[in-house]
Amino acid sequence: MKKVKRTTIYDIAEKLGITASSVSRALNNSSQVNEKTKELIIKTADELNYKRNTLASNLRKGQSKTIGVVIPRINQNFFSNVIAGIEEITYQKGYNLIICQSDEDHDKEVQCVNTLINQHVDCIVISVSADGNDYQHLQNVLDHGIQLIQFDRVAEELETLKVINDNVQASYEAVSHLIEGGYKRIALLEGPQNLSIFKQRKEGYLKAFKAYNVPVIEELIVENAWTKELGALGTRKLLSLPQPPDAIFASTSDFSALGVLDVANAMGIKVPSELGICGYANESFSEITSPSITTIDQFSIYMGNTVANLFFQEIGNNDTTTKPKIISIKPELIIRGSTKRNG
Amino acid sequence: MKKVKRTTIYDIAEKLGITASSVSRALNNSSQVNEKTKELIIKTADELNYKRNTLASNLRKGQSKTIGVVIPRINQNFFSNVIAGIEEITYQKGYNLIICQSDEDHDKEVQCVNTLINQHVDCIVISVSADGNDYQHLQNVLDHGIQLIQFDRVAEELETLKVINDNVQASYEAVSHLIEGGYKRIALLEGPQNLSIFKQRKEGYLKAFKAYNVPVIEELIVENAWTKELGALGTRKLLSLPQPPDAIFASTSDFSALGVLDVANAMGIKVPSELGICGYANESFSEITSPSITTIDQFSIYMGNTVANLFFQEIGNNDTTTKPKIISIKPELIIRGSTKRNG
DNA sequence: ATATTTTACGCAATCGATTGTAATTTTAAA
DNA sequence: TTTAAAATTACAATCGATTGCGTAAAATAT
Repeated sequence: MKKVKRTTIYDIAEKLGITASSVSRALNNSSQVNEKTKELIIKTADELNYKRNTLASNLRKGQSKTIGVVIPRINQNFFSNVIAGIEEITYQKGYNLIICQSDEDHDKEVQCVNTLINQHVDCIVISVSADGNDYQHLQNVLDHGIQLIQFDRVAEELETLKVINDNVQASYEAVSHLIEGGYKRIALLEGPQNLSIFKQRKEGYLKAFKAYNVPVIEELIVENAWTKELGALGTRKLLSLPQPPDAIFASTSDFSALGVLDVANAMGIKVPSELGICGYANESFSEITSPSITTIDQFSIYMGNTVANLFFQEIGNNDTTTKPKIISIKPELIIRGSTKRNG
Repeated sequence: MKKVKRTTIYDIAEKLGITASSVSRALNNSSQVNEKTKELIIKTADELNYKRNTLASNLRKGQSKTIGVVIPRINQNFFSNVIAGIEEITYQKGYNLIICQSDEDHDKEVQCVNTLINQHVDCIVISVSADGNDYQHLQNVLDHGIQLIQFDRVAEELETLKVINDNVQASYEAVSHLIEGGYKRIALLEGPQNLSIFKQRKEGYLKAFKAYNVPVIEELIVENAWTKELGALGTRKLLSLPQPPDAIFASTSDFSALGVLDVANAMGIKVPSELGICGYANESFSEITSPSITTIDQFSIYMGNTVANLFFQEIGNNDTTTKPKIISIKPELIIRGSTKRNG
């Protein structure tokens, strides 16, 4: 690549025999510069193919008009949707998005956050990785005066803006739906309990049992089953119990639910008549499987919108006395074939 | 958010009674500074919670260690996978990613590109939107001395680095597979022909007919069928012909193929015995449908890797005499239930 | 015609880090 | 002990845009 000297405001100024300050003002549409010269400057800037150097501008202004996003995986439906939702709003406001992937790795997450701090982003949006529960790096963000918004997977102990799903309620509804459908032995595939979202989903599961006065069967709760493979593994264990479950709530994800479905199909167990299945997250494939999978929609794009709007709302809100906002989005149970016993 | 004065190298210098230049050199691990002072500086920097201001650094150095990515949709499997693939490599090299969505809108694409130029990114990676075929904005990137890498959907007339799939070959193989499976009337759902990828896929389709000496039936070629809905619409038209097709190659995407499958199911047409279906892109759902859909894998993550590696390879390659590289990745036909007549 | 207010523009500092060159100190050689 | 060479550190300019302040010029009022 050949090196190109890019035109600066000084080049424009020199060509017109004026100062850079006037050029700068003109390009920022300041009222301090005469309309005619302003036009002339803009015209010349265009002719010289001038592009403002955002680095210089940001350095001077002490802001970057950039939002950093840290997520476990970009190529996971839920997260890419949230990003799309964020982008939708930030784009309109002229903000940029720097995306970092933590790969569910705590160390990488810390590095990502540090990079974003270095970049002087105006805000960091994060959904923490499953790995580790030390949040010093997030505290550090706050210490640097950078807005921090957590979404979905949040570190609860940190007082920051948060956008979350009401996981308890969603799980509660899902399990209630199963109980009302006549399922008696409802198993739970749970995720890493250091993540609050999975803790809450378990809470909702237990809450439903209590509400319907049904005893919880401990052996039907399977830890750490949050991929398709682990879901399948857990299912095989569950189904080989002396008293196997007649329904499985894959609270971690639809992927896990897919694993359940696969095993059921492989074992010739009929869904939903012999086994009810409920997933989580409304992945696009969940309505395509046969039977289609009952799941919970998290309104991921809307969640992204909410995150972005929250940021812009808080900008210029110097009132630090108020407690940081927590916005809870109510997910929706989507009932499909995998739990429709009389369908 | 309260304003925080961040510690700079001057703060460190002052505290230690030395100059900022030494601090800078120490933090960049220059050999020009004494080991002991270096250690001291690093320790102090740590104590003061110093974070380098990348903006200032980049401004001075005239580079940004940032790569801009412009894609039609973040939340589309193929693209988010490519991004993940890019990120995998760039992260290791300490580069950042700024992601922009064009939303398939040409004007927005132009704006995104301009923003990235302003940001002084070192490279712009783009897959052009379906809308419009004016590529002045891309020429502009080159004029600014910014590396430009196109992938998948490329503007062929522009001489830039490109990473593409061999669409002709993939289509050719897919259609050959159908012909060899005994399908006689193979329809094509094609995409917007201003995008070269769709033109190439059609080319491969035609090439297969020629190779097998089968006449092309024009009425079986349906334009602009690249969403699930449009695919379904096209399928309904095709199946209501006096002589309907016995196979449909949804060359645009698996979504389109899904539309085909839905219509076939709704009309009680058996797949693959009465109708063969082949999609494109190997979306995750394509192996879950029943029957599962034969499709073409584009190795999207690997494609992202390739893009990133290409960039780093070209860095410091000042030899502008060589023609820009075009890397072609061979996609793979994945044969599944929807075309297995004897399965 | 003079005084006063606006308007328009120039000057120069600033944001924070980097880097070529000069100055100083340390080390090694004579 | 003196001198040359090497290692450190300081100085100051630079990247490009922004902005407070000052001033000249133009417009308005007296």
